[in-house]
Amino acid sequence: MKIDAGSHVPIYRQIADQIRTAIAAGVYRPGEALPSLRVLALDVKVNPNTVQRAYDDLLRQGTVYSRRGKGLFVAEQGTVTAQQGTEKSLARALDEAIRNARAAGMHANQIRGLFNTSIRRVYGKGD
Amino acid sequence: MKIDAGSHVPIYRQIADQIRTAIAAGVYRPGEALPSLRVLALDVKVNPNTVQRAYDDLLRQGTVYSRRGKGLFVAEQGTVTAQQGTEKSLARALDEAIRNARAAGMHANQIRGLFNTSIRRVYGKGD
DNA sequence: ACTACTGTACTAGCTCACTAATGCAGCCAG
DNA sequence: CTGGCTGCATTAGTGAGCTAGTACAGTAGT
Repeated sequence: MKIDAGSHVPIYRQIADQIRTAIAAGVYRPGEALPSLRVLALDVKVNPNTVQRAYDDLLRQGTVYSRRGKGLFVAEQGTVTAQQGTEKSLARALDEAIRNARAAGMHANQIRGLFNTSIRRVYGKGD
Repeated sequence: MKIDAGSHVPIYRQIADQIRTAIAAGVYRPGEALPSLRVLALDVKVNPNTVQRAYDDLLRQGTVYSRRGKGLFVAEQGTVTAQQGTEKSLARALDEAIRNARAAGMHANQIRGLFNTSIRRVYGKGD
């Protein structure tokens, strides 16, 4: 697990995102145990509560479930809900960006143009 | 000037955005005076410093210039830089959203699909 | 000069998100 | 039944961002 301490995005969110991505990618399979709060906290050099908070998102979304005294486990449909989670997060970000742009008087085609520029900048020419 | 006090976006940013939009739209022309700090502060029912902070963005970007004792005025190329400002802001938001999505393992085409959905949701079918 | 406006600078308080500290409660192997 | 692991809850501290209060400095009409 790799955490950027100097980032503006909070630690708990960085953890949550990486775990969610790992589940979506099948690194952790349904039924499989996730690293415990304290173990992961030790790894990331952070308080267990911070890790707990990271898992909270995944718990609410039903991607993982918890058993007191045993640990945290990937839910039956965890792989799917994890993927949906990332999509939902992206949709939110896009919606807000577009709404702001509209409020600032931009037209849809201008936004489309900037979007294409951005996605090429991030992904390169290919893909 | 319309301010949403219950919004999560800070007042100074709401003010700055609306002024920038107005300049970009030509409501305030180059050379023209903008509402003074105290007048605008009284209008929005907020401290003059908050308005000052809103103007700071536009000052740094060169969209407006200030003359102590006289007021604030739209710069010669204010209309252009105001438009560039909104575009830059959108580009930033899109870049971040796309970078996050990529980090979460999404492919470019998935992102394109969600973008199209979003822009239709915001602008409706037309435009 | 006086008055009434303008922008500017410094300080202070306030709120909220984030993180940590600490203790409680359940499971299980020895 | 004890030690060592698990998740959970409560409380506190810390820091950054936002807003307000107040005083200073320049312009201009009277």
